Amino acid sequence: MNTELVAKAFKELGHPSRLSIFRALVKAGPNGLPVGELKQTLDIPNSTLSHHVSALVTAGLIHQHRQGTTLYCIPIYETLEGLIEFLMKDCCMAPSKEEV
Amino acid sequence: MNTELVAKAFKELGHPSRLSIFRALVKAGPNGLPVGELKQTLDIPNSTLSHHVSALVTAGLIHQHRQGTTLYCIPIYETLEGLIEFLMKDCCMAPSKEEV
DNA sequence: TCTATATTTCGATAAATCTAGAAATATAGA
DNA sequence: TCTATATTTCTAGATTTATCGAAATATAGA
Repeated sequence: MNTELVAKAFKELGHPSRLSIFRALVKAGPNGLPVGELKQTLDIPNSTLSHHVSALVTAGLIHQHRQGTTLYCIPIYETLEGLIEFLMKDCCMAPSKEEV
Repeated sequence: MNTELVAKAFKELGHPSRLSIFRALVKAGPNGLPVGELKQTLDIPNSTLSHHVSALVTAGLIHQHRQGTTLYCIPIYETLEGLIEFLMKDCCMAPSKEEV
């Protein structure tokens, strides 16, 4: 994950509502949650929530999967791991084996 | 670190220039780097850089320390660790021991 | 004090983001 | 097909952010 991608992901996580959405999905596990359930839980109007969700999709943080009329939002763990890696890189102040 | 603080930090990291600044500082280690060196390295105009740096300060990601005329920017590792923790929490999909 | 270097603040513009009501679309069941 | 539920798209105003030249401020040394 390069700087651009990481910045994009952080940018989208840098909003309380979106961070809460993403967190709820990660916590929910690999099946994610329906948009409607996020709406209930977080009490965000339809259109606003929809925008936030699609921002997370664009950033590669989640994807969606339809099942009948309900649309599940599913966290993408690879991206999450990429972000963690990015933050951990060089953060340990070990004399460093050049670039990790 | 609560959601608000984490979101604020991610928001500020969610810009390529600021992410690069922070990354350079973490990589530089506990002594950080002078603003002027960031300017050289990243090739960002004075005023723009200054705004970005102060955004990072506001988010608690770095602090500054004057030494003569040069101002050192120093990463705050506690915040970085807080972010990593936040991302790792619930991300491992272990059946979970309630809230970590 | 005068000068040089380092950095911030001012000021102003362009662009992007946030928000949410209302209308539109999608899917499934009767 | 008609209806109900789920979700998105449209639209638009308010707010925030990004950018950077120019002027201001801070520190140190001569």
